[in-house]
Amino acid sequence: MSIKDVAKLAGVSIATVSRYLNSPEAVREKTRKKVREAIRQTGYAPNTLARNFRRGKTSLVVVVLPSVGDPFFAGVMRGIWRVADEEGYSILIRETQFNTHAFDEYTDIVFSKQADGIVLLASISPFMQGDAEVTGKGGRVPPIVVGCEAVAPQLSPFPSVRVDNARAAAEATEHLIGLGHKRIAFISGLAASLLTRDREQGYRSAMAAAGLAVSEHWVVEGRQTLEGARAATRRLLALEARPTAIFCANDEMAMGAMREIRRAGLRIPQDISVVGFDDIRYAEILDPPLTTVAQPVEEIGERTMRRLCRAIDGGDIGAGPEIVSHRLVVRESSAAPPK
Amino acid sequence: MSIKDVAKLAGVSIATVSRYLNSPEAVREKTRKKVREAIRQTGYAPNTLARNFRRGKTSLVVVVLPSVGDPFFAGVMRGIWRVADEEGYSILIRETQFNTHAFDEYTDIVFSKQADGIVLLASISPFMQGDAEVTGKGGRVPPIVVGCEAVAPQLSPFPSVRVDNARAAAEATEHLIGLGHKRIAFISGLAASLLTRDREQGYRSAMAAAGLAVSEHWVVEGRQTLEGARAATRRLLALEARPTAIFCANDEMAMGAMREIRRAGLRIPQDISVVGFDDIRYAEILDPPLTTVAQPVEEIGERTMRRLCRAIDGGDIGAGPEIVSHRLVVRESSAAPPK
DNA sequence: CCCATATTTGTAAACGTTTACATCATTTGC
DNA sequence: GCAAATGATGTAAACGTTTACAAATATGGG
Repeated sequence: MSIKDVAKLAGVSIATVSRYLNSPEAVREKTRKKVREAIRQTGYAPNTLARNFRRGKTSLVVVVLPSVGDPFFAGVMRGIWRVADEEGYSILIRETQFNTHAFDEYTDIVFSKQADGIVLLASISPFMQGDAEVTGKGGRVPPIVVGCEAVAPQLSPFPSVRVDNARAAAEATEHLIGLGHKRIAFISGLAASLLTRDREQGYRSAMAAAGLAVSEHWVVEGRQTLEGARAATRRLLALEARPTAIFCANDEMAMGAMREIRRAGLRIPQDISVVGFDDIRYAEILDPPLTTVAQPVEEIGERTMRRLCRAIDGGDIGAGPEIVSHRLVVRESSAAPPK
Repeated sequence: MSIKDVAKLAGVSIATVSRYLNSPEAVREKTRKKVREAIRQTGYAPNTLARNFRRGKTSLVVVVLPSVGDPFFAGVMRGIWRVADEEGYSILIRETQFNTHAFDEYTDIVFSKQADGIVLLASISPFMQGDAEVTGKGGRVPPIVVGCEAVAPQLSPFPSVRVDNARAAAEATEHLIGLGHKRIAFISGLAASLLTRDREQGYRSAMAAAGLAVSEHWVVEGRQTLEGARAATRRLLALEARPTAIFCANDEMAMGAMREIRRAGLRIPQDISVVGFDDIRYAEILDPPLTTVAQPVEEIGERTMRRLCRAIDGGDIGAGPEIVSHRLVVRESSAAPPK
């Protein structure tokens, strides 16, 4: 059941069979027919393991993300897959469960030839431990491209693809300010996530630009999860001067916030406005439909993966972030504050 | 940067280095120290590609599922991952996008050594094309275990892990009947999916057992998607004798149904009750929280993967389905019908 | 019909491991 | 202290491909 058996049956050398498989135009039609028939008879399928070994390529790419359950990542994955299929890669998924991992844990995947490259849809901040130098063994950085997430300033040359999170968060905040809100709360994700910090910073700068003070009680950590956001919202609703709007660092958390607001007997948006971030596919079917910032998820996935492929092939992929455009999608969860 | 370099530097043979890595107890501590040091100095990492090739094992398992975006599968994946980590497997994900694939497309993955086995979270029905015989090349069936989905009766010996879909659907329907509903609609998934047919059959048998006729207008195809269910619901709401309850073949579709019911200005559950299936993590935070059938998703994932691992190791995994228990979770989306 | 050239095929080495077997070193029992 | 037994290490083959190079065969021009 190996190439040898096919060769024997076809009466040719194994080199010819190999050529038949990899560059058929290099073998005569008469021979091709013999080989084709021999393959049919033996039911031969090339041993991918041996092939990859010989080629020194796994044809595997690892995608590291915090949580597969998150519908946001499903969109990014779709983009990654499209390119992966084109380029002949299979995708290996590793969930971080929001844990941080050491730099080596990722780079070793490449150095030990478990995969050819890595798409990191998770925070790169743990990488900064120790000095800011990010190098793999032997001083070379393996092919890694960061998608969606922000990258620590010290590592700014690190290739990434994302929206301008600070700008987008500022626009979302400005939208609420424009509606007349003054007491706007922010539910952040994980403090460790740079992306979250960028969004928080956008929120703060928009508030400052409008001359609005931000009470420290208004900024609460939603831990990037629906449950975390529920707890955060309960705290916000218990405040003496209750916020009239809540801006959540992502839609998943916005769903949690909406649930708690409802549970408290308040109406959205009449009593409280809610704005999310990501525009996951559930945003539109929430009740009321959620105002949020849309990211071109598939495009991010595609660009990230494409850049990674070029890096794997040894091409020049440039340095630093590639910024794609976001879009504020105004739906019915945001309106003017109550009088 | 290969085992050879380490051996040279440590002044031992490559066999010793290999032994150091795979069965350290077989090498003397003095030698171990030399090797350890050499590995440290060279920054050597074993070449997984070569190792897998030599061992004839990919240590990869492919999980085939209709759609990663579906939160239901996220739970199953978690269970699969837990076992995969234990057993040293990495997971490759293939999305079918609800398309059916030929039997060979799956078996070839194993025969061509791209992976050691397959977890099929998708319908196995396309396999039935031609005769009912399911055999791979050379007459042997590669390690495949079906999770969640039903398996065609002709293929009943095929190993699978799932709940009793018909029974569970019947119980959900009985719950609605018990509340006093008589006009109960059913939004099915994809007609091609056997799982969907089982659930439909459960619904029909419960209706029949209660002496309730099922109008053919009440059974509509939701195409397994949120959008499909919205269209289906619109059709149901336009009916002259509008149903007082809708049972959806999964929660994702229930979300779509709820959205459309709301949009039509009707209240849940006062005007219409809704029941779903799966108990995805959003079920509880919907407004109102969704009555649904809970599946032990992680357990399904674990059991499926465990059975697959045994199959890969050549062990006996028995035949046919392994049934795990479901549970009707009554929340607020179901109540007595309007007078 | 022969030589030069182009095309097709074959030979054999290489990729980096693991492992059976042989060899060498060490311990144990007497 | 020696033989036997045990333990540690080395040698070399094997896994199934791909591919550089050599060899053989076909093609074309004169």
